[in-house]
Amino acid sequence: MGRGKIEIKLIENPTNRQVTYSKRRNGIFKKAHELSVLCDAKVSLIMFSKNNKMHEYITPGLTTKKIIDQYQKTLGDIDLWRSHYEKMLENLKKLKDINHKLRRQIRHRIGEGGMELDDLSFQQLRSLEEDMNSSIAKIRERKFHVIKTRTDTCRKKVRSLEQMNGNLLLELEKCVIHPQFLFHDEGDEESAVALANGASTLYAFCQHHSHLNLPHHHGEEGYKNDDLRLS
Amino acid sequence: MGRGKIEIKLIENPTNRQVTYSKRRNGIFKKAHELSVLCDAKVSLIMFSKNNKMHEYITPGLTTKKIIDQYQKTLGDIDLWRSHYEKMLENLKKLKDINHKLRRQIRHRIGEGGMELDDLSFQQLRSLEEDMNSSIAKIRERKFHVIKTRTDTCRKKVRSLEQMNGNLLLELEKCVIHPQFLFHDEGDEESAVALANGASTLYAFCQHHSHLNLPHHHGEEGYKNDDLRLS
DNA sequence: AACTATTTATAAGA
DNA sequence: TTCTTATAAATAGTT
Repeated sequence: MGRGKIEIKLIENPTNRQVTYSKRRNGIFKKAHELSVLCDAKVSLIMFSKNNKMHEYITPGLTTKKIIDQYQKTLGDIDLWRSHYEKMLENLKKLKDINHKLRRQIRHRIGEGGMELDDLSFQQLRSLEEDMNSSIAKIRERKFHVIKTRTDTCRKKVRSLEQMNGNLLLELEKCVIHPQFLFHDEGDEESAVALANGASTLYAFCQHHSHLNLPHHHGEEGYKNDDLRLS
Repeated sequence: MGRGKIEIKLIENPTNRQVTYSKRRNGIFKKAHELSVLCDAKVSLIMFSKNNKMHEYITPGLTTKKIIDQYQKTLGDIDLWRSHYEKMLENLKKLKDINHKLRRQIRHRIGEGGMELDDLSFQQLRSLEEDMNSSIAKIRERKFHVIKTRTDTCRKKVRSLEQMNGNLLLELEKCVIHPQFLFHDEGDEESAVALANGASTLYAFCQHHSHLNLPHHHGEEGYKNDDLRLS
């Protein structure tokens, strides 16, 4: 603003510089005062010219000391908060580091990513192998335990069902010997067919309902999937 | 500067106030920076908004602490100078006080200004009178000393002149007895008259010249005037 | 946050 | 330093 536009860089001519300093100093003091009044702000403006002459503006009713005190207090709080923030950052960094190491370990154990094992020494690899073996042993132990539990449970169920089955067959035999207890109304062909098929139909019924209460058996490959989920 | 002119007084509307604070804060920071660069000035600008949010600008390459230190140092110097100035003011005040008392004392002693003596107690007045009497005694003593000195000096002069006078008369008598020594050229009538008047003319001559070397005597009233000038 | 009609600041000149 | 004035910059009100 002025007769010409000026670049914002040091004014080399000392006279011009002094003149500009005076004018702009007044301008900035005016602005500072306006801000104080318009916005009820506390403003402290201290400046030293190139020849170390001091000038200051301070919001009326305040002292520069008060502002400086408040400044230092605020700065102290900022420092406190910053140190807290920095501790958090540090923790975050540690966690990321651990995370990275864990991922690396997992990759080693999986052996994935091609050359992932190349940066391990022989000793490390031996140790890793040992760990892996011990882990596998534990996994196997667990696997067998689970299988054993399952088969035992299954065997118990089978036994109880066979018992039920036997009882039902006995009941059925009673019915065949005394059919009058079975049919209430005459001319029912379906009922006749059921009677002809005998016990086999009743067995199929029992099997159908056992699906709702007992685990399935899918053979060996089924257990392999379960093992992976456990490891 | 804006769509309308605004009065420089607190903006009551909090939203407007906040907006204006932001805008003008940026403006003033920009100005502060331009001043820093254009004039190689050191600028520290600290402000707190109404809700105590702090913002600061500091000339690049400096810290607010440095500015504050320099500020306090400068202020210290100002304080030193001010204490010196205040001591001078104090001395000036003391001198004025003394001056006033002296003038008052003088007025008392002179008794001028009508009611000037009214604010003195009887004791003070008695004391003043005593002082005045003692002062007058000293003055008189001095006066008599001076008079004595003068009259002594005068008496000596008179004696020496009478001596001279006697000698001259003797010389004159010699001339009257042998007039051929007195006249070098003939036909001088004035010289003849002088000769007729004799010693009285010669005495008058002596009296005339004594005015140049000796103090005058004007009688008693002349001494009175001299006394006033001495007191 | 962006726009713009105005006001304000100020660079250059006297 | 101060005043003037043409022009640049800031910003109040508005969207």
